[in-house]
Amino acid sequence: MKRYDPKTIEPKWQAVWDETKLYAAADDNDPREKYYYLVEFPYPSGEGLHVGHVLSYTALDIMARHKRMQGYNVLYPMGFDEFGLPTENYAIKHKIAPQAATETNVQNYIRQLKSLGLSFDWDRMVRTSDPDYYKWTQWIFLQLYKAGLAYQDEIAINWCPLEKTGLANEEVVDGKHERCGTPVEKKLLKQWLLKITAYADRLIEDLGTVDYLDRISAQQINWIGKSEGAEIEFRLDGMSGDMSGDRSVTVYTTRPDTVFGATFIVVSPELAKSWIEAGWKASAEVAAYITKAINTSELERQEEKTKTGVDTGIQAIHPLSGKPVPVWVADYVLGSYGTGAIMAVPAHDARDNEFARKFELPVVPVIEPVTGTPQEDPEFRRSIVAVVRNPKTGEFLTVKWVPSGGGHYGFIGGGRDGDEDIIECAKREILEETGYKNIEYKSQTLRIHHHYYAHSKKVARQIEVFGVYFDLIDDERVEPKLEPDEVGQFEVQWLSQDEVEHHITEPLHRYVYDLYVHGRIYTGDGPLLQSGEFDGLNGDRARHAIISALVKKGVGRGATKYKLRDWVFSRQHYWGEPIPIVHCSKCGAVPVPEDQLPVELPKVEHYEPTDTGESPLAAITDWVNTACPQCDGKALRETDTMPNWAGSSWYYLRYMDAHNPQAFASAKSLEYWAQVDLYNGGMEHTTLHLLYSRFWHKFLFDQGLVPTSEPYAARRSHGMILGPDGAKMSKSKGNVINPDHVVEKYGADTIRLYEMFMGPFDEQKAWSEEHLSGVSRFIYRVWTLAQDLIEAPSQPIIAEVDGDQGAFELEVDRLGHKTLKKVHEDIGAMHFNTAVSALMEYVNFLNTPTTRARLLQAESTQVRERTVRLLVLMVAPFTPHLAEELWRDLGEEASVHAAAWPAYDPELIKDDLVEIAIQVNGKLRGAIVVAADATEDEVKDAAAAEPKVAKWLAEGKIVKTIVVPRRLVNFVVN
RNA sequence: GCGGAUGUGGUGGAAUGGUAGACACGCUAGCCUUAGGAGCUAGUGGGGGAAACCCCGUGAAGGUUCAAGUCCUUUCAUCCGCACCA
Repeated sequence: MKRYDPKTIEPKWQAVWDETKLYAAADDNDPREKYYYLVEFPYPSGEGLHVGHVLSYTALDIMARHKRMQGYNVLYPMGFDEFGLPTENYAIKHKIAPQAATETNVQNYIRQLKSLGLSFDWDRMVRTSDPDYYKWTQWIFLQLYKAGLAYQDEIAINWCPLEKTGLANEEVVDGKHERCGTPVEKKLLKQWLLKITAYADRLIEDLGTVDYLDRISAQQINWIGKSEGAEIEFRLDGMSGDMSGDRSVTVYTTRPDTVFGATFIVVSPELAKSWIEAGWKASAEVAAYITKAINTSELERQEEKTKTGVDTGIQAIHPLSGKPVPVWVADYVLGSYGTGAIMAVPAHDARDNEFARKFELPVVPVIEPVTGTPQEDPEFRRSIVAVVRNPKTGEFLTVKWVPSGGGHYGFIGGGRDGDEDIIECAKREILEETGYKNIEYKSQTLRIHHHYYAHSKKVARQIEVFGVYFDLIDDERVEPKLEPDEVGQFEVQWLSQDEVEHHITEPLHRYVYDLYVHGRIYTGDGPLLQSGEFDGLNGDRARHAIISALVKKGVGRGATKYKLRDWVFSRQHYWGEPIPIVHCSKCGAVPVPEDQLPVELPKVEHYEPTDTGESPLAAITDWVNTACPQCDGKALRETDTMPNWAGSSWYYLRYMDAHNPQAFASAKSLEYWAQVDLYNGGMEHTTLHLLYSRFWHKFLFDQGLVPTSEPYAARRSHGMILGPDGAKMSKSKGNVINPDHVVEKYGADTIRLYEMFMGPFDEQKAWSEEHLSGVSRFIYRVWTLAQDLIEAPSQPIIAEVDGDQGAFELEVDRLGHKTLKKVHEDIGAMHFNTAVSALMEYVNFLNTPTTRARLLQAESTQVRERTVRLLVLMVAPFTPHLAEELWRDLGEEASVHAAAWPAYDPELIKDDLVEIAIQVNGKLRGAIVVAADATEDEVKDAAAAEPKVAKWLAEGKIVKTIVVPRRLVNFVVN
């Protein structure tokens, strides 16, 4: 038999596929239905391909091959995202041109990608540092500029002191540069910005039109951070100095319904500073605080454990109540969000509460708490919840209900008549239920609204509850006086704080407890109180009513805020796309005319960034000095370059028509390929590349330049592959797996199949060479089995096996088609691990000695042939080289990857006989085999007759029988 | 704190509300042999039992259901993202 030798067959077929352009997508005249799979193109670093790339690329490779075999015109392209700082740093260090370093790395990547047998259409390769490509990146920038979406502003931006470059908000993680970990500084620089904020709403809303993984949509929504609320003006009083104009402060809140609970105002140090600049004479203490706060970085501010702040002495007049409230300055309020000032509602906001406690400011509750889940048609009741604490032991008095009464723990509770005193009611319930008579009242809660469903009585209830707190004085008890229906339903128990927190889970009781012990503050919606004419209004209705009242008085309005900031688009570096703008002393900033694009990156000697915030390009005088396109006068080129996210913001469009010199892609190609059908990439790009490219695409759509409003119909993300030690792979930990070594040792088909088999595609998982060897064995078994079956006619028959040939063939065909269905559906659902499992089961079956011997017999010639062909076709997307070799061994001239994907025969999926599980009272007691088309009664009778089952049925009377066709029978007996 | 996810054997993981643990790794025993990191056979969730078989079991506590890993409520733990964002 031919040996399985991946080292020979893999390069052989890779070369053939390459030469024949087997995987090239047809152009936009093709009548077939199109399908566009996209994986994130790599940044060609010196390290080469990562096993994570292999996971992502193989998964979509399998899907692409599967779709191609089904007759789709599949586009599965690859390219390189070449601009970026690592290459520039490498170039500086080794004194070679970034262009040359990139070229070397790209060639290495291409070699690696090809060695994995990935079916990319290499004819459409795009490279972002190719002037023919970045010409269009610059062109799109100019369109943004003309539309007013690219603008220059002198702002304090995030600056990485190590890489000496400005950063976008999205590139700052925990106050550090996401790539190099250097703490970010603020630097005032004239910057180019892109107005992504203009698209904030649509970037959220249109997520409803695409199929993204939930966590991706959620993360984008979170990042954009839209919040709806109100801006409210507070008139200021007692401000010394000569500030001009109206003296008032505008706060932003998402909770206008809590406005009557605003007991003080807090302004950010930044806002306070602007007041000083406008003439406010702050006291020395206040001024010192402001200065200190502003000079503390945001990172340090966050690390500060307790809240700091200072009273300004200014009073603000509450716009609805007319009462004065003090104005404080504190650095927990940010200058960069909202209006830079807040109304503090310490009763209903945790941060304000902390601040109020520290500085002893008043806390006024204005919302009645609501617990539980509202039900339909509730019955109304009044009640109390009594929490009794034994101060000596720290234990709490609870009752544990018997299982039929719910089985859970709770505090003492009970109904209250309309006019009954709350404390007396609580004492009465404690006495009646537990017999404890000597207790001391401590405090009680506000009215709480609780909703629940009383299962025992089958009724929905809405109750008005007061929590009442007591301390136990002594152990003296009398006999409890229980209602007849309460007798024996519960037992009294004292629980420690820890036990209470573990066992008492019912929302109302838990809230009452948390309020008492942990001082939990209520931040949810609920009916208003102490809010004048608005008392009783709830949630949105309360918010709308209060906003209307504010609008009427001219002191407020509904307002929407976002966390998303405009995209800082300038980088003070060499290795990026030059921004195609010329600065003329007469005309100002002038766009480079489109016919002069691309503005090519000049070749230079030195790439070092400067300390001045100026790009190294500024030193290349014969490039910088140019003529103004408008007045032909002396002008200077813009020396900032674009961020590395620019080229990747539209690359998927270039693949559609990769070599078009007239346009970034022709209208016809854009129309044909329309949208990426499935895009896979890393979670780390969710709020960077993915958001940026959606923004660019929407802009192009608005300009009528692309036919769809979203670039990607679906977005998925592969889970991270961890090192064998379960830690994230890193050079410093020495746990990096190099795909080259795996390919060298086991072959491309093995690493491909292993990565698919590791676990669910989108979950993180650790590399394991032991598990890999299992996959390697499987591939070896497939090879041996297939070769055996192919060579069968020339093999001596070892043993004749008796039995019905027809039944045997049916069994083989049935499992084959069941496997085919499973593999087919699992590929579509990206459940690659279970698809591989199904293939393993199938091969295990074919490999059982009797099956295998029988397949080798002369009379099995036909079934043997169709079986081996089916097997080869099914594994083709997963292990393309193995499949190709076997396919040719079967005598085929054409590639298996151009063969048609077989359709499963629905008739063969059905079994004649099915096994039925038999349960008695839900417990498995036996199983029978019946005809698949047996009637319910037949199944029932056969099940009841099964001896193992009959034994259990004899214990009582059958009161109910559930039959699930083809699955199980459940007898309910009592 | 907010948002998202995940908790199942010794390990990676399977299970449209319907026989929990497929498939694979590892382990145990045996076979075979051109001695290998090879192949084959059997076994492998826990407990009891000679066996038939019985009991328990999907982080925890409840609930719904004839039936719950799966649905609901609460809770604990871990991971990820955001974060004094009002």
